[in-house]
Amino acid sequence: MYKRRNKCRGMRKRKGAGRPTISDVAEKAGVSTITVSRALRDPSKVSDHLRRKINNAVKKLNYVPHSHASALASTRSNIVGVIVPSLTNNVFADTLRAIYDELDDGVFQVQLGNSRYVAKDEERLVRTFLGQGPSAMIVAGTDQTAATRELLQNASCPVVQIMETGDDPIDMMVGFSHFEGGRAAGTHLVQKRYKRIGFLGARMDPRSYRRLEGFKEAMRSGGRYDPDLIVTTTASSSVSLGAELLGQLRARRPDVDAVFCNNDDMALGALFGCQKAGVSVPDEMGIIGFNDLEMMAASHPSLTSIRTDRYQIGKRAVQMIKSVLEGEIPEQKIIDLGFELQCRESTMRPKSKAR
Amino acid sequence: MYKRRNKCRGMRKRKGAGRPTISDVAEKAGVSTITVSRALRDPSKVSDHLRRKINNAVKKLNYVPHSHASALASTRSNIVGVIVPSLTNNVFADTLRAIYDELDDGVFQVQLGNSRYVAKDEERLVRTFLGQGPSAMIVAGTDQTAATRELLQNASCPVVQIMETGDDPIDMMVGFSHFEGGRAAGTHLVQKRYKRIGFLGARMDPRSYRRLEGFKEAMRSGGRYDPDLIVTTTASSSVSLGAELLGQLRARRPDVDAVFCNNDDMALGALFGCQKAGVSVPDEMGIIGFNDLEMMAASHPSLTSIRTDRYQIGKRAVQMIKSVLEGEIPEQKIIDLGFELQCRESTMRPKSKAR
DNA sequence: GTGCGTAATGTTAGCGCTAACATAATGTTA
DNA sequence: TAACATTATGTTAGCGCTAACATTACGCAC
Repeated sequence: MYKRRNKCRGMRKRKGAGRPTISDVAEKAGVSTITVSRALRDPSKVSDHLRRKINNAVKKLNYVPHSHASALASTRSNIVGVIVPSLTNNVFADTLRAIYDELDDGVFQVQLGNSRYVAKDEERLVRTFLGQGPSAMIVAGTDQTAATRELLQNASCPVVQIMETGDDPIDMMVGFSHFEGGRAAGTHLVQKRYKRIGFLGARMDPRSYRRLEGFKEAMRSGGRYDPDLIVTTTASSSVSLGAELLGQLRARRPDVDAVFCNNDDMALGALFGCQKAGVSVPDEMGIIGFNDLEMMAASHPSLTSIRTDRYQIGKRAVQMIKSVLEGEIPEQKIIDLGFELQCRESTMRPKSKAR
Repeated sequence: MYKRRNKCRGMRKRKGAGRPTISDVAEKAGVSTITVSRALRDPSKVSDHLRRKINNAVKKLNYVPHSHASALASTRSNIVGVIVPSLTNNVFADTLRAIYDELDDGVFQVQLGNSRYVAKDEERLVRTFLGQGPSAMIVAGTDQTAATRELLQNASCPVVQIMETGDDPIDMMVGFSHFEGGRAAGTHLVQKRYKRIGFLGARMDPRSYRRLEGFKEAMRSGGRYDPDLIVTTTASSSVSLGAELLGQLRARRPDVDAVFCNNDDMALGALFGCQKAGVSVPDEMGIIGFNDLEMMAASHPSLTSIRTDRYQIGKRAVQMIKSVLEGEIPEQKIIDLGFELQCRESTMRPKSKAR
């Protein structure tokens, strides 16, 4: 009878990866392979006696289960595919951290993809990830291509769309309304009696557009809508770009007295731009950002922003997934975590100074 | 003869994942499975005629290769394991982005782990990742546990340590010397004739300690070494913490006239702290950061920093891996990408003002 | 044609693991 | 103690793919 492993060199059958397998452990422990398998996956199914022997053998051989073989045999990969549009945007970093924190329990593996804000890249990633038979998928936003939606809808695993809410989930959703966030920012500036309120937007992804729409809505109902005060670019957002766009806007419209920036980097840049130009904040210029990164409270003057709980979004997304995988039916398929206006110095204009 | 797939319901054998397999494609195209396998992996090995038929069948069935089965059969996973200590630190974000950009060619998959600056967590992750038989591993830094080093050394795949350089690589290295970076920062402040130069350090990971050592060295050779001016904490770094630590230092040592911050967030916070306290930068306080994030050039005053090329680190790491996997022998196992002092307003003290 | 090298395709047997069923060991009840 | 339930372990046959070898088709010299 032919026996595996490279020992018998005359034989020219395939060689494995060269590391101990479950049957090496089984042999050493004097049990069958399935018992080892059970001892590792669900120790309660194996007697104390054998479990000890098996654990010893595992340690002695330095055995590590081969995840691909396991995935193939069980048709369960325990991989959660996560696709985000950016790895450098702090917004996703917080959410990712939460996802990793929640999933890092020895059972699941995260498979992360970066779509770079390109829908077609997202589609390709979804296709690849589904090829691994994931236990669940997490994707950012609601603007998938039709093909991506179909792939995910037909996937036999839970799917969570994160970062925003909408009417038509693929499966589940955790996020908040960017339209309402934009509206709240605009309304705040109106309430603070700013008159000519601008919008600075870099890398206008779909969520930024929805924030802009909410902002426009606020401007209209405040009687201040002026499309000439809206500056957008497809360039990626950055602090220096915030200063630059503010400069462009002020050059064209020196009368602008407040700006809503589509994220906090831009807002910080706008603040620096004002400081360089000798424009006082909040007196001559009100500034509000979006997301409320940690630095917003620390800056001088401190910066008003719309606080979003990115960590919580990731955490809830994973919790939903886990509960579904355990056979539960989630009470709600759409979780709106909302946002919170953090009013700080950058929009605290002294009453008398309103013109 | 028994034929797979759920069609025959009387049979109670195991069911697969329920999606088309390579033999479905083979059947549809009227060829053997191995021909399909070849057509997909190396089209040049199959005649045009059959390749066309196979591609059609693939499309019609919407076939996606099952990566686990492939990995098992070929003992090649095409997975590159990457372990970083933080997902929110911009420093790693840039490097990660480069790694994803370089590896995203349809061949390799990235498997990302977050060790949270905990060596034991890193060890666990290395163990898990090696369980997937990765094609290569990328780990941050040089401070692995002995067990981690051994695991990686025995792994039959290329290993790249990134972010810093050292004498004793596990296999390969791409980074720069944090000691020299710290020394350059300290030397710069000495040259700018600051007298009582402090150090602000949050989340003192091993790399930060090496920067501190370099800084101390610069202080000693500049005749300004004063351990009382060194403030460190294990708390994670943030902009507000920068302001806070600066406040602590100034409370204890009102005579401090410059600080080297162990990263840019801290430096920005220190700047804000000065602005709040009415301390003029660079006149009464010089500030230098580390890494030179984009915001450093945009702030007001602009902030001096040590520029490091994080993107390049990731890029070179992947290039090394790819060349080794193609059988080449890299000219150098250790690549030192260096750093560059970016001198800006925050350390540009007017000559007359030096005391 | 015959012989022979090369390219194209097929057959077989696993890769390492676990589902599904089978059996042995143990406890439990009347 | 027979009858049965329960628990612990084993046997067998794949999961979907590809390495290794085997075969066939094809081209080209003589």
